[in-house]
Amino acid sequence: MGVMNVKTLCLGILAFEDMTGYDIRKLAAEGRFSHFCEAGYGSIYPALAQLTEAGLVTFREEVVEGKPNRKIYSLTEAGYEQLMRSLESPPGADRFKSEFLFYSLFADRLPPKFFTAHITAKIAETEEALSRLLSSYEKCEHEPSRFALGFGVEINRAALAYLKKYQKAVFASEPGGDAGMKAVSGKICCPGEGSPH
Amino acid sequence: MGVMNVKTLCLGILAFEDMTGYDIRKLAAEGRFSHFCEAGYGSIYPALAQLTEAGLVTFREEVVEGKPNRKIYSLTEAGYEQLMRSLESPPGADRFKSEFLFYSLFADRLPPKFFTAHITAKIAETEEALSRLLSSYEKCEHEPSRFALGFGVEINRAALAYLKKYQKAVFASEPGGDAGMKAVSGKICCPGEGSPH
DNA sequence: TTTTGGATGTATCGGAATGATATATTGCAA
DNA sequence: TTGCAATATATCATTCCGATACATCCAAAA
Repeated sequence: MGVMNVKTLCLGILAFEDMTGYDIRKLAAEGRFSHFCEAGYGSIYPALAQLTEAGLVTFREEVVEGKPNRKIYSLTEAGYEQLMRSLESPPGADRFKSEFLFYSLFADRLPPKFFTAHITAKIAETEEALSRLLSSYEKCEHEPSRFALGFGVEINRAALAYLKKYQKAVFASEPGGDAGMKAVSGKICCPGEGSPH
Repeated sequence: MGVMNVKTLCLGILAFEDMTGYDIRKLAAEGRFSHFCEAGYGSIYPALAQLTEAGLVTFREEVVEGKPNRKIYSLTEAGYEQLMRSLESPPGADRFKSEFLFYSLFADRLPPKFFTAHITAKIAETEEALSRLLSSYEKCEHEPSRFALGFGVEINRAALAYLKKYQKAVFASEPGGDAGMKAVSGKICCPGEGSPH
């Protein structure tokens, strides 16, 4: 269990379209897949080299004067079969890492303005992510990424609602706006209130 | 930006309570912090050794006959200060990795039953995570982890609702129950429908 | 009754990923 | 005209992950 290493990720992305390593990184780190996976050059280029060696992908070189040659990778028959076999075993558990939530554990030990600032920043960040996801979602009428995008939309909506509810509670408890995290332990109401069912 | 390595994680956990490396791993991988961070023995023990060397933590050894000695770690003054300094710089971005969502991209290229099985499993998994989080949340009336737990509760609630909505859509479109992911591209309704605002 | 498996606890090791950086060119904006 | 972002390849040290080894106790299944 847990076969989603960078190699499988490359196979998966190349199953949709031939592209360069640069493009793969862009999709995985900024594009419409970036909300559930990520990979940098440091893992993608070695992975592509290994996959080429194993005969799971090939590339054609596009000569551009001056620049290094573009290597446009594509899946081989064997690569596609390998991908399909990977997808038969059950997916590993999702993993969520949040430095922000880690920070929240210590919010009452630092000056209040630190965490309120972090909250405000996180709200902005989440709003941005949400609008990017929504615009992708609206464009992908019948594409296979629709399900994953919809998931991302809902998750970010929920996160945004929670953050705003907390922010409102803080500002209500102290009109100056700097009540800080002391409010967290008690003032915020039970989560789920107002949610469907 | 991005200081939440395993060392900082250890400092943070030890700020609440003295404990062994074993206990730290348990908290980070199974306990009430596990929904937003994780670390295994392979990173925790080396981290504790380095932190000890740097004078940021100390340990007292508890001799138990036969077994290897328990090393109970605790934060030093310098360790606490280092932690507080870390918390002043803004937290790095959250990261979510989902093998499951990756699988969803290829659901229409495999026999339908594969992905419907994965959905069912994911629903069970999410329900379990949610009930664990809820029971933790109810116990932590005035603890600093309340905010993070509440966040986890809301996120999992949203995920669960989305998954169930999809599952319902699939079963509705084919009473036999195996319509598969062809339904995903079109049948599922716009996300957010029914959510508050 | 034996033995299997889980919990506690420390620790290491190979392989994989992260994050930053180097190189090289084009083109756009300050 | 200087500087910066985008395109594109690639490497490298540090860190992290996952599995495993070792050792003991206890409870439950065989």
